[in-house]
Amino acid sequence: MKISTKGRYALRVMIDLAQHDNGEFIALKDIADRQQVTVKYLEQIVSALNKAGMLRSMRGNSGGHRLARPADQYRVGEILRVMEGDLSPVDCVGDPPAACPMQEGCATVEFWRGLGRVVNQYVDSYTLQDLADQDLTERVLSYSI
Amino acid sequence: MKISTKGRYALRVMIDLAQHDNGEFIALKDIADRQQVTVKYLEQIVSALNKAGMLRSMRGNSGGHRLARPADQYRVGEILRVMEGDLSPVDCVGDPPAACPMQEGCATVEFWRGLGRVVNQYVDSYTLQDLADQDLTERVLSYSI
DNA sequence: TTTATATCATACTTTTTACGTAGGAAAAAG
DNA sequence: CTTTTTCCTACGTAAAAAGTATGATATAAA
Repeated sequence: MKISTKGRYALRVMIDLAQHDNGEFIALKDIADRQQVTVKYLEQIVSALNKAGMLRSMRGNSGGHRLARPADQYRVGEILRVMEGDLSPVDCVGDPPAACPMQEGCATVEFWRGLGRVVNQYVDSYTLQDLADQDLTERVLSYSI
Repeated sequence: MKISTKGRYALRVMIDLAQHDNGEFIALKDIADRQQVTVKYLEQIVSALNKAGMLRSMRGNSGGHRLARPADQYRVGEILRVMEGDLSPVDCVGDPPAACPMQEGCATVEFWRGLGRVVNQYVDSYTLQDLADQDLTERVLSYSI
């Protein structure tokens, strides 16, 4: 029940880009220095974020990356799901749902589905801007199962 | 962000014991047949549940296992945490919390702590009896970060 | 008291996934 | 045309997850 390092780093990269956003492209080297991760490892993560349309990238000298949209237009959940897939706790309630031999009359599937829903609602209740600003003031959600 | 098979099986074992509770000890063989898992694998899981005080076990002929308390006295979260540990999404907000070189001024730690809280509140909002009865009627929690 | 049936304890194997590294191609700017 | 950067893909290693195997120990019943 853990978020992978790729998911964690992806979020930190996006926060870093939000906090250092000045309209210019920011090189991975700079992010790597600040976040204490190798450029090579970040390349993989940023490549996935790029393909998912999360950022704009430019090659070559003075190239780099910047956010594709304003930071308050990203739900944190969107970013995490790029690296982690749907955040479902078990495969049978994932997307696509995995087949399960015990499906009929399974006493747990709806419970798991509800957990996935709760997790996704939580991570979607914050924007990238919230984290970049460290704005974690109390917020209340209600959810139903 | 997945629950392990041990966590899933542990829950199914407990539900099975709740549904077939007749005061007698129930042999792993019976559970294994119903749940389509090997006895040998279940032994490991049940051993952990037993050590955690989740059930009463009896060796020997006509031995087996039964719940240590009424099914409505188990929070589902208790059962899951036996197999999964605390259900925190990252180690730095776990119990015990792992050291992190980037601690000071980390923009994500409180976000992760909140996610762990939400997950634990959800799994603790159901009792074993709820799942055994398939009683997943809507319930609403509110949580704060 | 022997036998059959269970749990209990531990170690081992296998498979999968996570994590990180490496090498080089392609593009852009100066 | 050189430097700097992203881009692409493959590879390696280590850790964790998943499942097996062996044998000891306890209990009830024959």
